[in-house]
Amino acid sequence: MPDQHQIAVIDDHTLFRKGLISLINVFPQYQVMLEACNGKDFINQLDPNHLPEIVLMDISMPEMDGYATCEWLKNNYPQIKVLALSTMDAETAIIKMIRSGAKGYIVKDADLAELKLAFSELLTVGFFYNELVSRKVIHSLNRIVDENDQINTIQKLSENELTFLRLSCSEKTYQEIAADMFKSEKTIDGYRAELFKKLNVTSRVGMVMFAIKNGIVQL
Amino acid sequence: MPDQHQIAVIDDHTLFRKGLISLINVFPQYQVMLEACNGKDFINQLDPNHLPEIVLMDISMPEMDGYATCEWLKNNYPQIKVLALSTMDAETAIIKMIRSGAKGYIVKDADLAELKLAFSELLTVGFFYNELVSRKVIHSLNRIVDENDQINTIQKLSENELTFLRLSCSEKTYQEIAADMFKSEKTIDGYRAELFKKLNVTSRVGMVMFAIKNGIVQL
DNA sequence: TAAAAAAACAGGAAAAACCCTTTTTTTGGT
DNA sequence: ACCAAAAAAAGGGTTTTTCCTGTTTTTTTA
Repeated sequence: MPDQHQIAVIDDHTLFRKGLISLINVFPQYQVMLEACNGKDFINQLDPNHLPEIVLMDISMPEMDGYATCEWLKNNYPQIKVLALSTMDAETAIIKMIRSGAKGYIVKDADLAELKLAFSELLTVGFFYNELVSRKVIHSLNRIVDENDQINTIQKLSENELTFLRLSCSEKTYQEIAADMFKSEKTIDGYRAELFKKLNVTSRVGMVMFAIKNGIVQL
Repeated sequence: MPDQHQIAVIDDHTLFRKGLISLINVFPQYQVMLEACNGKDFINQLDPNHLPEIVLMDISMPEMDGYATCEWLKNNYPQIKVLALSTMDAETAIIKMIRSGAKGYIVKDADLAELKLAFSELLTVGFFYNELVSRKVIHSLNRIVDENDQINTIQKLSENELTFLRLSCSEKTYQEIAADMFKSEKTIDGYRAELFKKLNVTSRVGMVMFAIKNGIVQL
């Protein structure tokens, strides 16, 4: 096979990764030449003399996640096209991944035809955004102008706010959290107010759900 | 191929399902003879004259989930062996699935060898519990004796309690939830008190975390 | 069909969470 | 040392949550 396109697959779920590889290798025009279980593993294996054209990448992974890996690729090998792969169709995840430089996004319950289409679009057009993604992107762009959106905000939390946020994901009262952090209850109340603004929530439950959704705490 | 073992695969994520099937079909002794995207779809397709020996089944699915499908199989075709497949290694999920009649449990980041081992153990020994699962099972058995454990409790929730629990995973106040459910605020408070007891929590945050942890709501 | 059990509802009260404004303390930069 | 900005603390108020102890209504069951 002379001009087979080279693909890399990064996903921490072994069974899913192996299955995906087996599916892709059925296409005569594509070949999986590298597989990794997370970003770090991928970078270690990457050979500058033998780069993949497309990287099919899961978002949530241990060690080095999809966002970080995508950023790294953008800075080091911008010619490599990242196709993000996720179970979630959460708007924040999609937007954040695209911000990190992904050229396309498909969900895990897409079908084979869509995967194939995504590959060929990536190689010809340079990107692949299906309807779902386009809709989310447009929706998010509308918000970006007025309110500062979640995707950026999450990194601007101070150390104390982060600690408070983590401690809030429990049955402790704010009074108890204040004691734990050796801070006045009023200071804690200040952290709360600040986080409500930054995370765009209006209750402790909302705050906790944000923390879980964004992996700030794990269950 | 005379004595190939027949497998059914149930998973709502098309890419994962197709990949899995492609992997299994590589084994000469196994053959995927049925695929479905949820329990209902599976039951509709099931031909009593041509049953699979093993059903590889995801837990979280729309329409009819793994637990329900497993129960149905236990009642209707107990000879079919269910191998549960999940991303989560949450104790509650494993225990609940086994209670529903699953003969084995593997996580999605298992490797191919483990999948193959699981199949052959299912066919020869009749069940497959790896170390992870055994540990969880033993751990849970220890708890069952003294405290009434989560796994049982979760099934005893009434329809109203479940609806209330789901609605509580939001920024709504109990007052708003009461309006949504066309119930008095006091009734809602009754649900809350009952759930606090059943789930062994002492705050709304604890309740919400329980719901998320046990897949009662998804983020 | 009467008794028992479960579900719905209620009043009241204390604790916790939420919200707004203002003051004090700390910190970083010139 | 001084200023400006950020962090911490506080005061004082409203709303929501939590926790009692009940009554009424509906459903189940003996």
